[in-house]
Amino acid sequence: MSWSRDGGKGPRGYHHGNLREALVRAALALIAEKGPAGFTFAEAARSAGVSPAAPYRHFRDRDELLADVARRGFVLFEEALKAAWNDGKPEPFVAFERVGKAYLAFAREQHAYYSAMFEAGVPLDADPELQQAGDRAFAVLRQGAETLIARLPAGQRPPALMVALHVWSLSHGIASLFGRGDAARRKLPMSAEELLEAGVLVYLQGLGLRGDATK
Amino acid sequence: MSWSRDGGKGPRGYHHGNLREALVRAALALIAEKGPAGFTFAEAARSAGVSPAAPYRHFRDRDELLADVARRGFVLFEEALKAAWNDGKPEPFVAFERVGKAYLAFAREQHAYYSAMFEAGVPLDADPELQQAGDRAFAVLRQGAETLIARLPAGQRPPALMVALHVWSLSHGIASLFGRGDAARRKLPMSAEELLEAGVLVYLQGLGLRGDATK
DNA sequence: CAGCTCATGTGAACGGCTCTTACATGAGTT
DNA sequence: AACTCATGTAAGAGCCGTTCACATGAGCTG
Repeated sequence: MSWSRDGGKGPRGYHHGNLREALVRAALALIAEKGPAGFTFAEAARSAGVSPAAPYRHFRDRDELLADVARRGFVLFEEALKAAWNDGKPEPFVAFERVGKAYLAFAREQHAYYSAMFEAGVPLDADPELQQAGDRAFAVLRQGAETLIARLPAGQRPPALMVALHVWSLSHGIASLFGRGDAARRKLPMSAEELLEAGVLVYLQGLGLRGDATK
Repeated sequence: MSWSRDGGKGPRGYHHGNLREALVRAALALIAEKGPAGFTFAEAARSAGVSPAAPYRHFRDRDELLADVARRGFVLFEEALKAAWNDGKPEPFVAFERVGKAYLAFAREQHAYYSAMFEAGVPLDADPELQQAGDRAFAVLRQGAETLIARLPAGQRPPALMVALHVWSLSHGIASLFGRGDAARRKLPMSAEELLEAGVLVYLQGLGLRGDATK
């Protein structure tokens, strides 16, 4: 990672040089520390070493910074899901389970991003790019669903969109309710990953799909 | 509904008479209007006609009011789910689907409560009563799951807790992602209700359960 | 009914936050 | 070398949460 003149501690001149990026990183750190509600524009400015008014040169307001963090989050999210799916190789069923795990892993390991994306109340339609980034992430899931149901006999294929929505909702629900290991809202007799895997397994079985490569 | 001396517009004396309740109602209205983040203690006080310091006689701070709203929400939620379940009558399968619909209906129709319960970042362990109210609501779902899997042959019964968690997560995920009809985060080709019903159907089928009363 | 007490209200104030406006700086261009 | 304009600062208005000293009056006690 590298940016023009911000990583070091050397005194900066009147101009920061990379304030926009610095603010985003500060926002992530603050969200990770105190949640999306605890994050303040002023503190991000402080932690970047500029006056409280400076951020307004780069973001219309606090919400726009939050929306930008969410947008970046969706881009990373898409990458993570795509990497997990890996074009359905070596085997779609296995790959699909991997996507589920990646969903939960992202929610846990990139919790600041996840927070901005889903818990900060950022309206999805605030920014077309945000909207599109979200759509692209979902598209990965949809692609997976499509590949999976292709195994079913033509007569009994459910709509891929519906299957993707079900899996997404289940993953999202589990991540929201039991996502963080420690700060979880409720204690569980099993890990979130196991819960999701079992749920998807049962669901796919309900569709008539089996995990083994018999079909 | 009735309270001692607050509903009317008659001038009140130095003391409000029912400030605590008035604040809760004001909070609900504000959350419904501007989301849990937009709700302010000061405005709730204003709308109850008292000074900004008055609420502190009834709640330690803003978060405690929010937590109280969430607690009341869980109580209502439990009632709604219980009514929908109706002891599994006339038929557990039908009743269980009714519970799912009730979940979504609550998220939509009581969105201010739902917001406080799940989207406001209120820590569940903030208050033991809040915790317990949440547990009681979940217990309804669990009871439903228990009754349903009792239909299965003894050898292939999954843990009721797991089934309940799956259904809860799916419901919660759908409600979070597509809950509000209008202000939904994403457009759908079907209603949230249909999506949930189909999902639960597929899931139960995966468990080996059929909707008709054959078993 | 007189007097007391204490829960519940008020007013004023502190510090912090968002956001705006007028002004300062200096990097890049001509 | 001069100019321009993106990017910074300072100051301040208005809001919020929260606290503290003080006011009020509802309900008990005698």
